[in-house]
Amino acid sequence: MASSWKRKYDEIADNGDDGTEEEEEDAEEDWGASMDDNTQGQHVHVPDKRQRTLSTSLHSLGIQQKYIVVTCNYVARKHGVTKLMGIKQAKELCPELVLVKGEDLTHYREMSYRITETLQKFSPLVERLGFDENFVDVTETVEARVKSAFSPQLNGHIFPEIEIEDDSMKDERHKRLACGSQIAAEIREALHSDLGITCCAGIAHNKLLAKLVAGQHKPNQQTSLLPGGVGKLMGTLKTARNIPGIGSRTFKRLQTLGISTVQELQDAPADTLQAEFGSQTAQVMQQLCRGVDPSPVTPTGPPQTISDEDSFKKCGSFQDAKKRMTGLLQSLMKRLKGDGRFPHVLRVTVRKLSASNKWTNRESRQCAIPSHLFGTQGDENKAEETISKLLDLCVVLFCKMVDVNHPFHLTLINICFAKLEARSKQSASIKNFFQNEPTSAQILKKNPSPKKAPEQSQTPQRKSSRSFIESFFKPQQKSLSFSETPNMSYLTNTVHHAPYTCTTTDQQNTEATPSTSFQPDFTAKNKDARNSSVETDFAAESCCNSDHIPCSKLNDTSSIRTLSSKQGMISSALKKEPNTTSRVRTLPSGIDPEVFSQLPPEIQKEICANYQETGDAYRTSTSIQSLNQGHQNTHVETPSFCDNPPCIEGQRDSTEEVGETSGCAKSESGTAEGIALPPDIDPAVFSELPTEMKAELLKSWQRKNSLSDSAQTDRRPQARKTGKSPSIAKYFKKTNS
DNA sequence: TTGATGTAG
DNA sequence: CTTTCTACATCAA
Repeated sequence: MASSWKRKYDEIADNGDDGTEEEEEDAEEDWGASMDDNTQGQHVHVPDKRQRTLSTSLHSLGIQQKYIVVTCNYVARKHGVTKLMGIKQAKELCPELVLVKGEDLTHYREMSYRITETLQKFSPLVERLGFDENFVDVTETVEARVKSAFSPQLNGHIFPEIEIEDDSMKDERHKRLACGSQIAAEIREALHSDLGITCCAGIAHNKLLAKLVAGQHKPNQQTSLLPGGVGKLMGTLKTARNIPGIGSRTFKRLQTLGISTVQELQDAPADTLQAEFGSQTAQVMQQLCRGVDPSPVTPTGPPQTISDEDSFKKCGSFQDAKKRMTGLLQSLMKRLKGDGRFPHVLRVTVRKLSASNKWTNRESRQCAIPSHLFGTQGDENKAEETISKLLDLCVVLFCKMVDVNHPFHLTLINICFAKLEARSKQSASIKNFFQNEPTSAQILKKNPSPKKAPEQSQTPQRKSSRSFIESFFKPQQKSLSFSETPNMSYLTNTVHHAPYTCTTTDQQNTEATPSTSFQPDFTAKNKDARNSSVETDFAAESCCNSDHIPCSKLNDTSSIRTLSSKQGMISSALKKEPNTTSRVRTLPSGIDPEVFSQLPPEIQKEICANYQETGDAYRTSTSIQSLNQGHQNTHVETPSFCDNPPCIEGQRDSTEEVGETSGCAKSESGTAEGIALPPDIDPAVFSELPTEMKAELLKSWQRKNSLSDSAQTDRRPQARKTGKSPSIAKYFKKTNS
C-alpha cells in the first residue's frame, strides 16, 4: 500500500519536475514518502475521505514546517506551490492544499535507523548520509558470489542504456556488477517487506558514482553503472554544483574562476584550482569531477550529538527564550533516554535577525556539563531537576551571546548535547568525582554500555568520517589506485551499495567491487505531528519561572537562588557586601551546594564565574563608567536581565547609577585599583599592562558586565580576526587548571 | 577546546 | 532569495 501510493507520488513528482535538479527531487520523494504514511490512516492527521483522494493523487498535498511548505506534490505544484513557499502564499494559490506537519522528526529519525539496521544485515559497512540515504559496501558478498561460479543476470537498469553482448559477462567486472545489482534488489526487497519502504538504488564501484547513478531511474528502481559509463554519467550533471561535495559556497568560488560546468572543472588547470582552494581540496575536486572517489564506506556509529532547535519569527524577551530553551531541553531529554549515553558538553546556538546574513549567522557557546547532572542512576523523577539545571547552564551560555539588557531579536535557538559518552555505573563516590573523572570516563568509553542505541552493536567504534569533499583524500586504497580504471558503480536509488572497501581487498581488483547506495524513501509514521506545535510555547518548568524563588539550603557560605530571582537579589546582595574575595557565593539555581562542593575546582569556577562576574560588574560599573563614555554613553536603559519585574528593582537602580555617572573623567586612572576584575583575570598580571590595554579590556568587560558573561564574548565573531580586546584577555587569565 | 563555516539530505 | 531541522567535518585561534 504504502509503496504503491509512494510510487504514484514519485511518478507524479517526477513528471512534474523535469528541469529541476536531481538532488532536489530526491528530497521531495522522501518527504513524499512521509506523506504517504499519512494517507495510511494509521495516524489521524488526514481524514479518511481525503486519504482516498490523496491516494489517487488528486489532492494538493504539502509538508509544512513552521510557516513554510517545505515540499509538496505535483498537484500542488500545478497550482503554483513550490518548495519553501510561505503557507499563506501557498494557500492563496491553492486553497484546498492539505498540509501535514513535518517538524517533528522523531518518526523520520526512527524509521531512518530501522532502515540502516536492515541494511546492516547485508553488510556491516553501512554509512548513513542524512536520514534517507545510505551507502553499503557489499564487496565481500560480491566476492563470495563471484567465486561461486554462478553468474547472475544483472538486475534493474544499466547506465548507459546499451545492449550488453552475451560474452560481456565474461568480464569480471560485469559479473561483479551483476552480483551487486542482485544484492541491491535483495536489499530493496527486504526494505519493502520488513518496513514497507520503497527506494531507489545505485550500484557502482564508488560512493560518488553509486549516488549519482541511483538517480537515473527515479521512483523505486535501481540502476547499475557500467564500467565505461562514468564519463557519460558525469556529463549528465548540469553544473559542478551537482557533484556531491561541491556545495553552494564552493560552487560560487568556482564560478569566480569562470568554472561552472563539470566539463569546465575537468579542464581547469590544477594550479588555478590550487590557488583558490589549496592543493588538497583542489585535488579532491579534480577527482570528483572525473567520477573518482577513493573514500571508503565508513560505518556510521551512534550520533555524536543530539540537538534540537526551534525557529521563529521573533524571540525578543529573556522570558520567552527560557521557555523555548526549556521546551528544547525537554524533548532532548526524552531522546536521551533512548540512548545509553549522557552528554558531557552543552551547546547553545542562536540566530540573530540581521539584515544581511540571514541564514549564515549563527553563534554558539558551549560548556562542560558537570557530571553529576546525569550521573545518578535513576533518572526517574530527576528529569525535571536535571532539566532545570541544564536550563541554568543554557541561560549562562545564552547570555554570553545575547545582551538581555537591550532589545534583541532572535529567530532561532538550538540546544545541542555533545560528547556523548556512557554514563558511569558506579554510584560515584566523592572520590571518583575528584580524581577519576576523566579516567573513568575514558575507560567507559572503551566499553560502551550495551544499551540499545540502534546500530550501535554492529558498528565499529566511531567512524572517522569526513566531509564529503575532504574524505577523498584520506584512505588511499592501494587496491583502488592500481586496479583502477574500472568504473562500476552500483547505485540504487535509495540504496547505494558501495562494494569495495579499500581495507579488505588488498590486491583485489577493486575495480569490480560494487558499491551501492540506498536511499530509502522511508515512510515515517507521522504519529503525532501535533505535539510539535510550532510556535507553541512550552510549559515553562517551575524552575525557570521567573518568580520562583530560592530553593535549597545554604552551604556554609553560599546561598543558593534560582536563576530567575537572581539578578535582583544578587546585585543587591553585592551592594551590601561589596567586598570581593570573601563574599558570599551565589550559585546558580538547582545546584546542590553539597554536590557543588565536590566538583573539581575548575568546574566550580566555571559555574560561578558568571554570577560572580555579574556582581563584580555591578560593583565596578561606576568606576569604569568613564571609560565607557566614548562607547555608548547612554543606552543605560533598564538592564532587565531578569524577566521578572519585581526583582529588577535593585538592579535597575544600580545600573541607572551607572548611566548617570557617565559624565566623569578619570578615564584610565580608575583602572588600577578600585576596580574588581573578572574572576578569571589575575590582578597582578592585569596591573602590569599598559594603561591603554587595561582601558581596552575594561571596556570590553564593562560592555558585557551588565549581565553575566564571563567570556566577554559578546557576539562579534569578527572580533577574533581583528584580534582586539576580547581575544587579548585570554592571555591574562590565571592558569586555571 | 571552542566557535565559525561548509556540506548534506 | 527565502527558509527547516539535524548531523558531521574541518580549521583557525
